[in-house]
Amino acid sequence: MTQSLGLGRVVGQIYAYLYFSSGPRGLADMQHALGISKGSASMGVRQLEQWHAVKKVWVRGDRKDYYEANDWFGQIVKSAVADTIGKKLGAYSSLLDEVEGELASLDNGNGERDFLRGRIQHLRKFQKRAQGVWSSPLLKMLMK
Amino acid sequence: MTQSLGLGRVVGQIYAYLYFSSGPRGLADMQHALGISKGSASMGVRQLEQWHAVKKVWVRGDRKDYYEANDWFGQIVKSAVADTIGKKLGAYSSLLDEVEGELASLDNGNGERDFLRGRIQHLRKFQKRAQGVWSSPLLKMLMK
DNA sequence: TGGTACGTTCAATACATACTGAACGTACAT
DNA sequence: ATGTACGTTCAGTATGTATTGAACGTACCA
Repeated sequence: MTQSLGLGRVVGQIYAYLYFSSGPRGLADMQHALGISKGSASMGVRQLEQWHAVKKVWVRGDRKDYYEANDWFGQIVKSAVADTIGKKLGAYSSLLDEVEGELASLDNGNGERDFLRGRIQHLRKFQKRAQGVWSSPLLKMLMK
Repeated sequence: MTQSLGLGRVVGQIYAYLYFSSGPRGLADMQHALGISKGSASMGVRQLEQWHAVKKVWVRGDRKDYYEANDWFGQIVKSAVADTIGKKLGAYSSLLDEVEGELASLDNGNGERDFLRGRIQHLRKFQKRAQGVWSSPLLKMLMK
């Protein structure tokens, strides 16, 4: 599932492994159970931590890092979406500014500039709306 | 933007080209203006049509296909998201059924099966909610 | 100090996906 | 029929991205 959504295979494998485990598991466990490299386990688990999909837990008497799956999916989707999509929306906004700036120096006298400026304003109107919907109400619906 | 969202570069180029054009354009125009192949223009424009992002228009006295950008972004996003994400959610649902079916034949007597079944039910609860939110209210917010 | 047992990094590589363009199908004109 | 001007298809290839694993950093222990 994560693969087809463009989030990478390993991340999904690790989450599934932890989700269907009855207790904490370490990096070496993941490596062995899933046949992935040490590096993948390390990076994948960090990605998942950033999305609040897994949490690190301490097991006394052992200095390895152990992880457990967080099963509050709404929270996970929110973090992951905010990270993958939301971040980009911000970048697109400044791109619009940049383009409109360059547009100022174009004036070939036949009204093309006004046409282009109108198009950009139309774009910006939607961009604003999208970012607004994004920030809170849309995602709260999934969270419950 | 489409590139970084995993929708391919060409699709975004074509849409932008049409969006900032003052009239209909043909496949050859796109090819020339964007430096893309004939095949890419053909496939890209079909993708965009499927998402209601562009529409074919008739130019009398010319039997080439001409296209114009549709600028109702809400509509476009809705179609594109439904196609790329929504379709997959359905597939994931039947995967859950499949896994639960295989689970029935596992019983090692130590209660593991019950644990796994619980996890799957938890998953399914979210899956149902997600598909519900998907189908209408979420997307209507963006449409206006 | 030196040794051990970890986690992390990142250049090299494998992999999946998007793009190309030659070959093809089709509709129209002559 | 034959030629022309299109649009479409898909195997081959280019491109971008995920994964690997050896080298490295760090904390702890004896």
